[in-house]
Amino acid sequence: MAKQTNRMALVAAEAPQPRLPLWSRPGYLVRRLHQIHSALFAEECRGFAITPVQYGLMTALLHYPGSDQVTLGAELGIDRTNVADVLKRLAERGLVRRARGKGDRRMMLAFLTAEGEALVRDMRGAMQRAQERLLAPLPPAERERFMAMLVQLIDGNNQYGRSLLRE
Amino acid sequence: MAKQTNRMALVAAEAPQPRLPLWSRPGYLVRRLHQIHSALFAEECRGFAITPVQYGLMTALLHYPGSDQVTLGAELGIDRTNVADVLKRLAERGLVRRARGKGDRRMMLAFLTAEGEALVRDMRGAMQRAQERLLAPLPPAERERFMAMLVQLIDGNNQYGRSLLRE
DNA sequence: GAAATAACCTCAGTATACCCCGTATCGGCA
DNA sequence: TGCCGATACGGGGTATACTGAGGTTATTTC
Repeated sequence: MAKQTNRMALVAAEAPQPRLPLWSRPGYLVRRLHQIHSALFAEECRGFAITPVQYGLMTALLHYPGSDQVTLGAELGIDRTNVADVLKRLAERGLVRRARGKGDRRMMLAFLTAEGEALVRDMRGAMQRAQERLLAPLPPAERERFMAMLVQLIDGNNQYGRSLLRE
Repeated sequence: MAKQTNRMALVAAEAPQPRLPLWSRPGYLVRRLHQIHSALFAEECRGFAITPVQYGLMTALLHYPGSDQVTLGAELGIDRTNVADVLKRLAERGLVRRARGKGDRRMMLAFLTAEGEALVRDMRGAMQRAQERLLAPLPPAERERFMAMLVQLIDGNNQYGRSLLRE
């Protein structure tokens, strides 16, 4: 009984003030929600072995085949070196084809293969279910409101998060 | 002339429908906002060389010194292996001290050093500025509403992900 | 009291995400 | 023509985040 564990001390302290000040910090809350979406996406898309970023990149290639890596990164908010990493993995699985630009040989262009296109289409339902489950705890009327707030916050801080910190 | 670049095609297509369907997916928006917060936090806390997760872990240790890694992970929503990684880096910098549990020798307990405590206190203002900048694009009246929605979404989905929250 | 079970940890591997630096190429300009 | 700044990519390095395998210590069960 003298052996009071830290775990128990924590639980005991939880009764009056259940949460650390973290819960009043939007940055922390956004990180947690991001993790939850990753988990939901992974669960729904289990059979495809595709991550959210990989799916986003492939849908961008569906709309704009032959984009270069810098353009893809700017479009999706992904660092250019990360774009190269993700495309490399997708290419190794035969979902994406990469080729040097003919006009500008500095560019590395990316295209979906037939297999990649089929996979994107087959995954659409599962991806959509992950999105719906993420918002499910909100009353339907508030879901669009929440999305609008997210867009407003992203647009309002547009210059950050892409390592485009001038000065 | 014939040398139409992909970049330009993208920009041209952007005029009528400026955004990919990504912008109607909450998972994508949450990822972007998470990136933005990371960038804002890094910018405000530049001089301290501390990341958001490291700061969160250190504030938890300020409230609950001597916690074990599983408890810390549950408290902060961080995977147990990641907690070990982060604590290892903080210990190498002399901000955290680690020790095996005396009662239960399976546990690896963590404590802030005096240097670690001082750093947490010195950083508080910078951390707070990052939080405020993140929410700045929203009208003040809507900021608390947004936070409440985040909490509701996290609580409503907290059974997902490996690093479960305490209940 | 020994065996099974559970809890906690470590290590290795994968994936995202970003930085800095070096290299190759392109475009413009002297 | 030859140089020079801008651009695109790759490699190396760091940090977060999770999975799976395996080890050690505690607890429970028989």
